Amino acid sequence: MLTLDQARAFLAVAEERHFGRAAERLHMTQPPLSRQVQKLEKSLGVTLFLRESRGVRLTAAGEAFRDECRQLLEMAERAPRRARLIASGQVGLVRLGYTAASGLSVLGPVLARIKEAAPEVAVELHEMVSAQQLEALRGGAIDIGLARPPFQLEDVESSLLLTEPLVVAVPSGHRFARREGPVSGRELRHESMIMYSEQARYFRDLVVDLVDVHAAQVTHTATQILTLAALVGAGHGVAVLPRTIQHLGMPGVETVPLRESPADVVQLHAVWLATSTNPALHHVLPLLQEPVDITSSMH
Amino acid sequence: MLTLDQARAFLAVAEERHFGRAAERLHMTQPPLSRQVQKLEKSLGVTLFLRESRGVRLTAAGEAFRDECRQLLEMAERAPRRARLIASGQVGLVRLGYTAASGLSVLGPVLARIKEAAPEVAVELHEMVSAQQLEALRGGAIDIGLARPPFQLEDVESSLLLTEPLVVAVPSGHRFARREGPVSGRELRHESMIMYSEQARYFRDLVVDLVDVHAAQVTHTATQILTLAALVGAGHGVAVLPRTIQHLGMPGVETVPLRESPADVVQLHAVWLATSTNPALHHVLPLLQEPVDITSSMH
DNA sequence: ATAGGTTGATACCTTCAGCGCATGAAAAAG
DNA sequence: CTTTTTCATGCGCTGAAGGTATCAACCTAT
Repeated sequence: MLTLDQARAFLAVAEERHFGRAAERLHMTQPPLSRQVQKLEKSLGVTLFLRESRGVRLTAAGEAFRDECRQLLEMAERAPRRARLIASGQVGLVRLGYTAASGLSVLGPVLARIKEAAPEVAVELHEMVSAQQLEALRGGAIDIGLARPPFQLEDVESSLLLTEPLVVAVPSGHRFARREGPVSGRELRHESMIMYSEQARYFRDLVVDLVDVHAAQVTHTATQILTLAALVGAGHGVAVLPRTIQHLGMPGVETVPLRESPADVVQLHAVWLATSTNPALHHVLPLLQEPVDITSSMH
Repeated sequence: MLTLDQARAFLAVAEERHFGRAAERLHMTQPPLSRQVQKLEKSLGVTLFLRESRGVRLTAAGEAFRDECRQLLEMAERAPRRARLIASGQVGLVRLGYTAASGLSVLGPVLARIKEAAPEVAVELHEMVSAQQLEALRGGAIDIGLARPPFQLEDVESSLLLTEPLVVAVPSGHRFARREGPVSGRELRHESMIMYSEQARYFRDLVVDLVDVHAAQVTHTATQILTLAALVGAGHGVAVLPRTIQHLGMPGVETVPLRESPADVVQLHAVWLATSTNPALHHVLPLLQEPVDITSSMH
């Protein structure tokens, strides 16, 4: 049976064409080296060297075997190196869940940080809403989520990536847009409002807190922020949206500050399982401990 | 330092996900297997398995290492197999020298035999005249030659592949072609003759023996049989050529038997060095011990 | 709760593969 | 013909790796 030591012994002799020099290179003496090579030849049933008075020459089989041994030893060096790299997290894969809205804000900067600090870590992207992300984390389908609170799952840790206020999005030319200063929640009472559906629990609850929604005339509901913005752009009404949509460049939409909105009502966190064994995840996590400044990275 | 035994031990545990079963598969007991894996993990500096109560699971690094080990072990099996195949001559390379004329006769059937009986032996073709072939054999540049006698080189062995008579090649419509029966050497006395040059020693000597060349009117000389045939086809005269050129289909050339020519004056041999260490050569040689019948293999 | 079963880890002993030293054998060089 | 070079062989020793017995941790089932 071939061993790597035999391959190394053979290769040294093949390259030095001399048992004595090969033994020196292998930090051993010549007799056991000769025996190793003999044993190898016997186990192969093949003569690898032609012993001559001034050294040795390779047979045809020996030359082919030398090439194979080079590859073999190269791979024998690569395997541990690769294992170490993966264990350290420098090489690997993180599967990242993100909401459609976070795709417009923090996703780009987050990916940029990873690309910069961990270029050998591949990132697999999965768009899903916050609740799905938590489910996927628990099921081991993703390693990190970019999601909104609450996170009441066992072992989940999180880090705040982005806070922003809510703003009022109106169609171009709307009277709010021509006005100076913020709009108050009460003023929305007589507007056609596009509202979040039940699935978008997080935003719906925020808006209900700030605006007297019951008094307003709710003409449409939608789940995705993008959808609401598009409906505003099409002139179907006004909506209360996170300020991020300013960076979206949606045609026909203008934004006005909402007086009652604190600057940090809307939150986006990175979430992960503290119990994850993915080394690449732990290598990437320090990159997500600092909030993202999206104004600098967008147009 | 990684060893193949460690790789095999690791792979067995990785595939069985159980030390006991893996040990069984490796025909050993569980304790030394556990130690081998521990030692491997220590030398890598990487935890490969998560030990759990119902067996073990692979870490991310373990999974990558498993894939590397599979490749490594596959290669460790391939290397000896390949060495044995090459030593047996079933796989390899023979460099074959052939004369331009033999390319028209025995080369095709010879290659066909090799392809049939030794499909994994690659044949490298080198066109050269007989003297060059012997030189190339001696210098180790080719393994086999398809050449004409004499072979007075040390250690050269040969095998007769083809014998053929000389014939008279004449331009289409020549009076010899319209006649029935063979032409005699004496009848060439008054013809324009295209003759072999000094470099084509073998054919020149044969023809001088059979024909009164001095009495004939030698209009051209050439070295290659093909060239002589082309000159005949162009109407520049007649020539004495090996019968092989019948198979050539050279336009404007017809052949007539030469009365004085024995059926076997022209010989073509396979030649090789008995001292060659090329296993593929010795594997192929038995295929060249039988003469070639070129009439059956050509149109 | 506790006993029994499963699974990997540890302790201890034994064997033999592989090393170094000394030396032999064969061929080339001077 | 002696000396040198180079690979092969004999011998004793060490340590790596295997086996047996046993432990420790955990799960399961009564």
